[in-house]
Amino acid sequence: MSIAYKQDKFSDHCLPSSFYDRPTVDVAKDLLGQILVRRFEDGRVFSGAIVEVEAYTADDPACHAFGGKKQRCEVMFGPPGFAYVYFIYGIYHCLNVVTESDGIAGAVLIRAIDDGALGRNQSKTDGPGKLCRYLEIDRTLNGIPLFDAKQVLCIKTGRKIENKDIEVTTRIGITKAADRLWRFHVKDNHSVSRRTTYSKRP
DNA sequence: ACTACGATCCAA
DNA sequence: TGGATCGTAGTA
Repeated sequence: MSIAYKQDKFSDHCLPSSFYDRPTVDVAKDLLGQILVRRFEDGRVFSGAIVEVEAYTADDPACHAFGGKKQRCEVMFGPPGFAYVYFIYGIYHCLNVVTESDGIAGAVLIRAIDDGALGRNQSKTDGPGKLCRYLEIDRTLNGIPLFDAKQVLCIKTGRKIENKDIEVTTRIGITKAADRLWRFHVKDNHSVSRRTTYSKRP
């Protein structure tokens, strides 16, 4: 399924904070098709539909918040709708959206954005590290609200993706709770990260 | 202070 | 399939 958006094809308002104040897995699925908007210092604007996500919850051993509040993952315990950006492998940053009510940890990892690239392996946003590198997202954006259109990074309402167009798989790159089917991506989209593992599908 | 490891990516 | 690369967290 190809998702091509023009600037005028999606509404100009952000998803409200109440959108994120729900069970993490539900938010993850509903984030597919929504529009991530990045406004750069020089005025350039990038916008693209979210096409791949993963869910992480407080009772999930693979979650940074598992085992209690630490400095790195502090925002995960705060109110929903804020960005959780962390640094990993000495090189990359990853972008999450905080979910669940204030005081309950939870987040959705944004793994891929449709950047409109044509053909395979052309996308610059088909992976959590790649998309943060391309969109210049780092820890200075940790904790900013994503429901506020005035921010340099926010999420606007896009298109609802039907269940039949969503692929469900295990999460990538983790060793704990590796059997949970908490990765969701739009079927047949060229910007979905290519390291898809289907071996553990039921 | 020292050590192990990680929600990745890319070359080979 | 393995190496790069360094912040984070746990242990001493």
